[in-house]
Amino acid sequence: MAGVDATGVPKLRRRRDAFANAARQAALALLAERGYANFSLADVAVAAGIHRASLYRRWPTKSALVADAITTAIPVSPGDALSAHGGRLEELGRALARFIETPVGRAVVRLLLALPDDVEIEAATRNAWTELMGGAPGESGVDPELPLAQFTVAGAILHRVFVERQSVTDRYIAALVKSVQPLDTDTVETTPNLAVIPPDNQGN
Amino acid sequence: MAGVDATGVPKLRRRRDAFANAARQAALALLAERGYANFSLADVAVAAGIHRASLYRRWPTKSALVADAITTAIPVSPGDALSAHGGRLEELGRALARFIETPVGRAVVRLLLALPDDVEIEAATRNAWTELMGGAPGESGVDPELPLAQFTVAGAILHRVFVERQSVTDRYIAALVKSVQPLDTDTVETTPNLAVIPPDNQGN
DNA sequence: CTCTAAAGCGACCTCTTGTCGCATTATAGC
DNA sequence: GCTATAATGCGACAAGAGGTCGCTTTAGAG
Repeated sequence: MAGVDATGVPKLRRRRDAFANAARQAALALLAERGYANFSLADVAVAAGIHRASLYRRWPTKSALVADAITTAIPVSPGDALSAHGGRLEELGRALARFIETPVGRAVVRLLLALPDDVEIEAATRNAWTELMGGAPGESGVDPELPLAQFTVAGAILHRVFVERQSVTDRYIAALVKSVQPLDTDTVETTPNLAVIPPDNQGN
Repeated sequence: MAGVDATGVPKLRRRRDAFANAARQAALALLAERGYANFSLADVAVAAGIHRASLYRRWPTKSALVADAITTAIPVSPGDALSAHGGRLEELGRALARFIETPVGRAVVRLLLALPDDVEIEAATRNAWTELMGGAPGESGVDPELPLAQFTVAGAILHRVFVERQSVTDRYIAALVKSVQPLDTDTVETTPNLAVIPPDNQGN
């Protein structure tokens, strides 16, 4: 059978994948480097050695390409990023700090910050982030059961990096984690299922 | 003296200010509503009843106008927003939650998230945010002395709103604050002047 | 060697940022 | 009231980005 190579994968599909992956990789790199608003599909096309119109033939919009790139990249990387932190906050903190230094991590965080501006990348980015945090991979929304402390640590680190513009050192993480005590197990009685509690005074 | 009204303010300047304020207000409203990337200066011009080119005559770029709008708006609003939280974390949390519901607050947070994408807005937005947090008003960078706990609370709330997409209820704030204990006073010996500490292992 | 899917290619449209020159209006000084 | 002058209104323009279309070329499949 001529159309199938040794691995049993059709050559045609291999070619398609090579094309798509080049685009995804270029998009990811540019995203990490410049941020979503600061690169064009023309840049992606050049970096990937692809004609611009061909990008639009596969992905309907810039957002779609980026979302696809993130979604494709994330399931691959937890190994060298967050993986299993076993509920230990300090592990999570260190893993997060390492992760946002990687190209993919930078890209994800960039998108995370761009969330409210672009509806199309919402789902993909939030899923990726939550998955990294230990949530269920395929779910559409954020798992409301994820512990308060984990999100608090994540929020603090993002704030540290992007607002305070300070580096996330091991010493910082240690202090942060010492400050944020995991109340999840023993305080669950006083504030059970935080996100499911009926809203008390929403509008102020 | 014809060019001066009862208050002693020259009419010319009053006219100039009215023009500029209309633009700033329109920009702020659009920013809060749609986010920085999703409105154009043409929209601002229409909303403010101003010709588009006249905007460019006063502000060199869209970023400049938005930065100016934020800078102008912030010193006015702490009264109804963060004001004095007296170091109490829960007060800060509640004030933050209220603030980001106001138009100006939404605008600031939108810019805050857009920080890494637009260099021109960096200083203005970060100053505004830090000032709201209780930092010194006029300083250029973020005050490295600001307590860890405050930034942690701020980061957690931003994460809650924009990533988790959960509402910041009073109950959430209570749990968050209970979780984040202010170690500033008694732990300062073990991790003194956190941000000034020489970086230990930056690149990993 | 032909058929076909996928990619290359260039033209085109629309919107947005930013600029320019000129006409118009409102204020300032007389 | 009359005239300088500053500020704004106004329309045209260029460049770059997102997105679309029709046609050609190439590379697998049979």
